Amino acid sequence: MIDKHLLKLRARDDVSEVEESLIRSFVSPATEIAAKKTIIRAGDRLSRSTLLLEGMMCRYKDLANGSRQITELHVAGDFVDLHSFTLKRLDHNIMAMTPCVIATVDHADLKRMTEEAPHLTRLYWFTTNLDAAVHREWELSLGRRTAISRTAHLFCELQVRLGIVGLADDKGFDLALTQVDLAECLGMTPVHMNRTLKDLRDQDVVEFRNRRVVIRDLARMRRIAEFSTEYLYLDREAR
Amino acid sequence: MIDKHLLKLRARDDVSEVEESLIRSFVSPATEIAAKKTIIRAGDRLSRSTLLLEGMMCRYKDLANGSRQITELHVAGDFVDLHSFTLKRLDHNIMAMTPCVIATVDHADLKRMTEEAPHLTRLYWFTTNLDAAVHREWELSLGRRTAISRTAHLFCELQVRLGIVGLADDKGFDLALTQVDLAECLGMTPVHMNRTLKDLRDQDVVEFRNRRVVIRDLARMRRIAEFSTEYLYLDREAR
DNA sequence: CGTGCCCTTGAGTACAATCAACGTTCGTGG
DNA sequence: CCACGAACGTTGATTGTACTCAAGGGCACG
Repeated sequence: MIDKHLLKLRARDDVSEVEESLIRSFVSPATEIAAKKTIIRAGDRLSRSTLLLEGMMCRYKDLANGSRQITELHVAGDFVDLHSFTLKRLDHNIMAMTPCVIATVDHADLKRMTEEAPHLTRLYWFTTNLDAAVHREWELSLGRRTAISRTAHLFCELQVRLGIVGLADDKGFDLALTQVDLAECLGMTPVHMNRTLKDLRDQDVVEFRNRRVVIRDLARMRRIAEFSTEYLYLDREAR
Repeated sequence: MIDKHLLKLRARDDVSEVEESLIRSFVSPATEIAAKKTIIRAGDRLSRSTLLLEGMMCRYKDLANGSRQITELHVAGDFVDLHSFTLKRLDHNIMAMTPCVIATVDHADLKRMTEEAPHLTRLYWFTTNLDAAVHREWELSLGRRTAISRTAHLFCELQVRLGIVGLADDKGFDLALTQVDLAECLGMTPVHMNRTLKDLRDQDVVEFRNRRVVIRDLARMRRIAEFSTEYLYLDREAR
């Protein structure tokens, strides 16, 4: 059930048997969430965090005029709101983008972890810092990359992150999002998103259709995106 | 010396006498850094973190074409790279924007903290999550706010963050940045930055001149920015 | 088999970038 | 003390990327 979560952690550090059992003892039974459901709203007081087991979720913020910015996409294995453990309430919303399976962990258990399992604490601290690193890369995309580069970059990021949990390879990956969803990640309008995807398709770099990203030329996609995996911290280190 | 840092922490949670002594025992003597100096480069392996005592620093990432995105500004009292404790190396650079005074804390001491001071650990974990919240707000700005709203928003954020450490009030604050620096925060060109500042000045909202932000109409500035302090987590909570 | 959601494309517009020139300020050395 | 240069700021003219408005097509699902 939490195997994808463990794959994500073990891509970055060792997780001992004892730690694995501790994690398992924290995790609630799995429940299902319908697509498009916002499960956490900005400002809600929270007493547990959500582990995404299957599906895709996002963090988003809205402006008064109705425009929306997705600030991060979450894939299976991600702790989507581990940061609520110290923040107590969130500054953003969390929504299921596809049908999802989740489990939860009580903040009381996490507090116990900080008192009794320092290495695991550091590892989970690390994963929230990883989310921040993704935020920074998106800031760079939104502030400085062109529409086509930004789009290629998102596909590069998802290919690596989904790859870690066995859901992507060099040929591509399933991605059950609409062009409107992508536009909300990439800070553009749906119309321009459509034209940018057409551009990438016409250049034989990558094709997004039927809820699947088909990578035609991974090297060129990465070149267009100026993609480097460094911000995803894929080295195994003692954290 | 670390009084501004304590002000920042105590704006969000209690810090006991014992914890304060522990922090003091970690912190190295202060040293000075010249303006424009990049003190940490992406990829460097790090064994200590930097506490900013006076001045302003930034985190930035560059693209191959030379364009730069500043992903966060740091004010006195901020731990500018506490996240390097778990990340081991950074995905971005850190530069002094003004002459600065810093101190450092060894990661070995922070590791001891995670083993012996769980509440302080959670509080510092919180501060890295606070940085991530700022990143998210900037993603929203870069992706969805107009140039004028984005600019007003940055001034609003700095006014609050500097206010916490006693360096800003409702009338304004000192800000020793150039228009190029601001442009690199806000994802625009220096020319457009200049015109946007002129726009805000002509509207009698806020004026940036002589390295000072003079706030003419705080309420209107916040309205233009669609600013809310929620993402800065100003409530005192048991973290 | 219609209705709604998503995708696509065209036409016109606008916000911001680019290119270019000039002004201002300030530090420094002749 | 003034001349000079460098960095920063300002403005105008032009270009271009992306937005807006609009219409129509494809496809899935009830």
